[in-house]
Amino acid sequence: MLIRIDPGSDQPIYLQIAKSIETQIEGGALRAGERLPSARSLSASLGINMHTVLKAYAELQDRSLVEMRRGRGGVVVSETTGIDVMARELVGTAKRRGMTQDEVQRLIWDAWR
Amino acid sequence: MLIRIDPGSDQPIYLQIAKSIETQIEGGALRAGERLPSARSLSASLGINMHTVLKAYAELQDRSLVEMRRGRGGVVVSETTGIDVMARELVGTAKRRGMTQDEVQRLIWDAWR
DNA sequence: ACCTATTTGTCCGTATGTATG
DNA sequence: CCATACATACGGACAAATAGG
Repeated sequence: MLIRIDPGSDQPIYLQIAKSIETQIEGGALRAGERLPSARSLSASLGINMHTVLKAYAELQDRSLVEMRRGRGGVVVSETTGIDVMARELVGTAKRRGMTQDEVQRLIWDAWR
Repeated sequence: MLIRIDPGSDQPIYLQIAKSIETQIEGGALRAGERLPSARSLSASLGINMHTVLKAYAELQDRSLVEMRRGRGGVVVSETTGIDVMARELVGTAKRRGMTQDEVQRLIWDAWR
């Protein structure tokens, strides 16, 4: 787990960590099922606070890239599962707002370009 | 801004706050453009920590219900803008994973049931 | 144009709870 | 039972953006 931190960057530390891990996942260096280092160990090796690492992990969880669980830690999820969750959330809010299926499809079509 | 907190609930405080505000937005009690109370004032009136309120606000921001900015505070977003962002994020990750437009449409269709 | 107060953003530290192995 | 690890909540500090006088 190779993660570099630039304290003088304009980007916050937790985003630097999240982005670093994200690129490793997208690049194939981290594959589905692999575990992330524990927040404590990573924070200790980086010399930062544990909460900062946890915030980065939460960011990755929000994007459905990793799955966090108490007592176990974080694991990289299958590449195909994440987008399903996003689709379900999108459909859920669309339904709550009374949108039709056609309107959602048009939304997707507009967002594509 | 009427928000009740149940300390003995199984749900965390920040989710109770987020859900309470969400229902007020959905119900029309909070309309687009209205400001949320500052995290400090709300936390003081509830007798809880400011960070807990900020976490609730961040949750609402993730769902594109409110927009947070430094120095200004949080304002309720127009009801129609939120789902556009979700659609763009969905399309963005779909493109990064090399999915076609048809596959995304099928994903939406499957998620609709 | 300047200054000041307000407000969120980030980070740190600590403590407690709870699920996992 | 016990060690590990995240989840939540508290408190404090400083930075940065905003609004208003």
